[in-house]
Parts: sequence; C-alpha cells; structure tokens
Amino acid sequence: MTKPRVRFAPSPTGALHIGGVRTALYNYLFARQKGGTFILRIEDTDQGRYVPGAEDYIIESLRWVGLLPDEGVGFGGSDGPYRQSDRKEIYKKYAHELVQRGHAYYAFDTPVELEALRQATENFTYNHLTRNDLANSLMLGDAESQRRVAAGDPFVIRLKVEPGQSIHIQDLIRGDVVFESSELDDKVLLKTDGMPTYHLANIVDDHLMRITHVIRGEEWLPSTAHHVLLYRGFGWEATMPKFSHLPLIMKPVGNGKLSKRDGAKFGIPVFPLGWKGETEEESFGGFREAGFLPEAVVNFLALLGWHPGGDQDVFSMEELIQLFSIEHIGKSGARFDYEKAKSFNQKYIHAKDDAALATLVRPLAEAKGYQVSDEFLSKAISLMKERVTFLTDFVEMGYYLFEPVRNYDEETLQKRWNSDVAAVFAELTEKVATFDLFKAAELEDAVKTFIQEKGIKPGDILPLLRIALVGTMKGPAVFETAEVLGKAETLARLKAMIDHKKE
RNA sequence: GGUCCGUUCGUCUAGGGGUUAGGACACGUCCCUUUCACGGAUGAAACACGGGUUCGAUUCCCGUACGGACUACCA
Repeated sequence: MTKPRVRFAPSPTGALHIGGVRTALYNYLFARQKGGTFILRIEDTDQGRYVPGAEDYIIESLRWVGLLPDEGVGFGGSDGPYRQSDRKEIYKKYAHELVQRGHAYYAFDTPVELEALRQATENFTYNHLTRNDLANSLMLGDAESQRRVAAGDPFVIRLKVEPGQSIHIQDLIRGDVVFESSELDDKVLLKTDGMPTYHLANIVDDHLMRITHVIRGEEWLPSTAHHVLLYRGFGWEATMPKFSHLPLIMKPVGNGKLSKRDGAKFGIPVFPLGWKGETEEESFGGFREAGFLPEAVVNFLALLGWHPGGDQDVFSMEELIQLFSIEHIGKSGARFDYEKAKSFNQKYIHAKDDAALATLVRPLAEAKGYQVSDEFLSKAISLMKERVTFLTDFVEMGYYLFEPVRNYDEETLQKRWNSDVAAVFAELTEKVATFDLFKAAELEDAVKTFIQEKGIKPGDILPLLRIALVGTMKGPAVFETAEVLGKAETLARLKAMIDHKKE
C-alpha cells in the first residue's frame, strides 16, 4: 500500500470548533501511524462567511495541540495552493469540463426564483424530476445557453444526477451505505460568483492532492453519494479516496450536536484557544485559557468516539499514534463530558514535572504581577500540584503563595479563637521567630512539642495556623506551606493574624 | 416530511452467541490526613423494546421506538 495522504480541511468561518480538532487529530494519528502525509487545506469558498483571523486561529490551534501538518497553508508542500480561494480557476476549469462530459449543466434560475418555488411547492428539489421545467441548459439547449453565458447572464453549474442507480459507499466505519440516485438533488457545483461549492472543490482538490483517505464528520455522509458521482463523472473513480465518517460530538446536556453557542450556554470551553470577536459577546476563552494542558485535551478528544480496546484510558500522543485504528472508531455520537476533560487535565498536571509546569505557570503568575524566582515557583507548584485541576489554579486557588492572605475564614475563626488561644498563638509566634532551620519536618516537630508542653490539642491551634498562612481551611499541608513561604513571610502572616484579631 | 446513520451503567467506553457484562469520569461509604486534595478500598449503576435464527442471544437478522445528521448558489 502506498503511503496514505489525508487532509484536514476546515472552513475559516470563525474559531475552530473542538470537534474540528478531533477530526484533525484522527487524520493526524492515521497519517503518522502509516508514515503518510497530513495536509491542511483551507476551504474558504464562501466569501460571505469568511472571517479574518480564522485561518491564523486554525493554524495556532493545531500548533497548540501538536498536530503539525506536513503540507498546507503555512506549511509548504508541492500540491498547493492549499487555500481554495487561490484555486478558483482550477475549479472553474473542471466544472466546465464536467459540463462537456455531460455530467453537469448550466442553470440560470435565480436564488429568488428558487426560493419562490420552495415556498410554492412542498419539498421542492432541483433534480431529474424538476430540472426539465427550469431555466437550465438541458431545457434551453446548448445554443441558447451559450448565448446567455456569453451575454454575461449569471449562472451556476449543477451536477446532473442520472436517476435509477444505486450508489454504494464502502465507509470504513459504517460499512456499506447505499443511496438511490433518484433521491439525490442536482447540487450546485459552481456558484454565480465563480466560486465552487464544497462538493466540487473537495473532489477536485482531494483528487489533485492525491488524497487516499477522507476522514471527516458524519454530517458529510449524506452528500458522499454526490461526491462519488463526481469522481465517476470526472473518470477518477479508480483513485477515489476511502471514506470514514466520524460520529458527531454532542451537547453536554440536552439534544443535538455540540455547537459554538454551547460554550457560553454551559460555561465551558468548546474551542481550543480563546477568540477575540468584535464584541464581548463574540469573544470567549478556549481550553488553553481555561488552564488545560494540550496533551490532556488530545487524550480527552481521542477517546471521544474512539478506543483501542482494553482498560487503558491515559495515552500519550506516541501511544495514540501507535494504537489508532479507524476500525475502532465508534458509530454513535459522543456526548461532550467536561468533567471527564477536567479529570484528564488533573491527571496530566500531576504527571508533569515541576520545572515543566513552572514554564507554563510563569506567564500566568507574571500576568498577575507576581515576580518570583524559578526556585520558589517550582516549590509552590510542587505544593499545589495535587490539588489543582487547571494550570490557572496555581495562581488563583493558590494566590496566597504569591501575595498576602486576602481574607480569613471567619466562621472557623469564630469557633476557635478565644483569649486563651490568642495567648498561645502569640507565644507560638515568638517561638517560631527563633527557628533558624525553616524546614517543614523540623517545624512540625517543634510546633508539636510546643503543643504538648502547653497541654493543648493540636486541633486547637493547627487550624488557626493554617488560616493565618492561607486564610482558609483548604489547601496544602501547613508546615510545608510555611517552609515554602519562608521564615519572614510566615512570621509576618502570624503577626497579621494577631493584628487582625485585635481589631 | 424525505434520505441516510446510530442505540452497552448518568457520561465516555471494553466486550462479544454460553461472562459474576470490564474500565474510566461523576456519585455514595470507608481508610489515609486534626484542612483540602491526592492515593487506597468499597458500593450503587447498563446490553432500548418486540419478533425471529439458535440448544442458547446483550452479541446475528428483521421490525418498532427513540436519538442524530443531512435536506442552501454554508461548509
């Protein structure tokens, strides 16, 4: 078997949906495993929906999750251009060629006329039943059609679907899928503006770029019959790619597939990266901004609709490449489970070493104005690591490692603080001031000895120590926190606590 | 409405003609810890339904129900 060539072909109509990232991932895994080629093609044939910046967004997203194309927009390659708007003339040529071959025709019906027909006729379809009554070259004849085309009349080119044939698609995921050509409409291939529709551009490009496998979302399954007809019409059936239609990613709750709006609706990221729209409403954060590690996102996405079998569920990119197989892709829609995504993130953060995490957390800390040494950051990370879910938690949940306690857990204070305790606390603070070796273990020994000498229970004083240091009853071990904070800061916080209670 | 696709714990899924139907997330309980988490243990939790085929079906076939996608000069 020759090396496979696959493509990821998003449309730059805005931020790349997380489902798109999964499609890219599966294509990438397949290509990598087989030593094939992964191509990025930009399908920007709809001028009306083109969004500036979307293309860069797509590329940056792929970079972030580590799915670098071998060829494509921004990555070079010898089968370019890889942006469909730069290939307009190619499609035009092939569209006309298909007319010559008798598999397509000119149609002069205006969108307004067609809309009127749809209003007037229930389930109106432009097909073998209706095309003979409409303004196209099949009815008008070649001479008149040529005259109108030459005269500059607006026209589209439509696929001429011959009725009466069964079109079989051997989908690698779904098996044999059959469509009756009589049920198919005469799809527009070339629009009035001279741009191709998806159907034409896709087939022409996949053929010209020698694509061997088309791995795309299930929403394309219904139009695949048209695509097969196009391959046949052009005489390219022998090299037609194999199709695999992926199950869709569904909303976290409710019905239907995950949509861009669900992000705002459920307060969860549905895009890899943040997006700056024209307005606040059109702007949103992505998985990256939420504090996800790209490898966690990849792992989560890989398992949304695919599993190699067995009980393993944490996979590195290398393992995914090794284990991936189209046969193991599921057939039914996979619900987007954000809790699961979070749990993967947590696992990956735990598994990552402190130094690597520090590199990622440093920008977050600096954005908050925290100036810290590598050594300190590393210690802070090691302290917090096991209780964070997101990278951002290090500087948000664990803010107290970088700045003074903002507020105290007054409820607990109310219960535990009294004049007796206050005296002990003050004494303890003085004792702490005498420690030179500020290490967690020694500190703990000393404090516990002190507690014993005083004849009080650890529970009387430890919680207060904790609140003094971090403000809350949640968080890392007290003595380790003290060590990371250092002697000066620890003392300052103990005194601040005393001052706080004096008020 | 039409066409096509699908259906194993709440969710992601493993499995496959004879299994105590497995794992993960989430949830409950317990242990660890005088915090929170992590970790460990444990519990509850599924083969949509109805017919076939078969000695036997969750697994194969057919229907039904339900879900989904598509049905644009959008991709």
